[in-house]
Amino acid sequence: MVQPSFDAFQAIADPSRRKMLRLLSKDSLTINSLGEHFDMSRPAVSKHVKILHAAGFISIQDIGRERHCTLKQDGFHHLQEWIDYFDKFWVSKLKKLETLLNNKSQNKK
Amino acid sequence: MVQPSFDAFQAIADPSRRKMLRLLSKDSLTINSLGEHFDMSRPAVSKHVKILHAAGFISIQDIGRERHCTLKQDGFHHLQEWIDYFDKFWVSKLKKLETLLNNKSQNKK
DNA sequence: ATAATACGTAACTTTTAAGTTACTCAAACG
DNA sequence: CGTTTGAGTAACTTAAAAGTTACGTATTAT
Repeated sequence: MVQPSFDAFQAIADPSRRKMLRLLSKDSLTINSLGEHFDMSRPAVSKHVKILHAAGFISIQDIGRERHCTLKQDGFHHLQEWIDYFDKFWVSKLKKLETLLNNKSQNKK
Repeated sequence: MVQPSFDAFQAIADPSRRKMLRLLSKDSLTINSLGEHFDMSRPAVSKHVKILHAAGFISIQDIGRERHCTLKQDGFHHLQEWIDYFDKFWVSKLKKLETLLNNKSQNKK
């Protein structure tokens, strides 16, 4: 897994880029076929693809003059790790609450 | 869970806001105490907090003239759901590969 | 009652992101 | 070998985000 050169969080901040990832979850697509789903110029699509690639969300395979974009796990992993950190926070918060409740019920005895 | 009025993905696109969430995972903080960790004016901090709140990442409790910010799960859930969708994609991709490999080994027999 | 504190709002500036058009290049096609 | 097709780059415009200062308003402290 190569170090991403673009912030994953910023990459998915744009709705068009999120839509692109959704489309790519159905099928590998070229720049043009991807662009058919959007109301924007091809260079704009190109830019978005570049960002998604730099952030590790897609891999690109050049076949002749076409560029085939495929979903890649790296970017998603990065996000998952971030969320996992906070997940731990909730778990420990629950544990604290649990301990608190246990102590209370013990006091009643 | 109230419908968020701000896009969760955009909310965490900003590094300062992500740092704020990290800080809040350690402790509930007021606007000012939060701001101490940043090199920006207090109104700027206020704006970020507003966004995090609107996106469902924090809850705010007014105590006198202070505003206490606490981490909230809603925003994180939203993100997790999004990632989960793609997780399914990887799983099904793996299954397809598995089936493919099984068929190949059967042909050998 | 007055001063200090904690914060929000408004108006504005600056920065950055997203989009455009015009152009270029290389691969495929006839 | 000229032409079409798929895509990248450069220069620019537009729009949105992030930040600022100046000011207003409750709440707390003296």
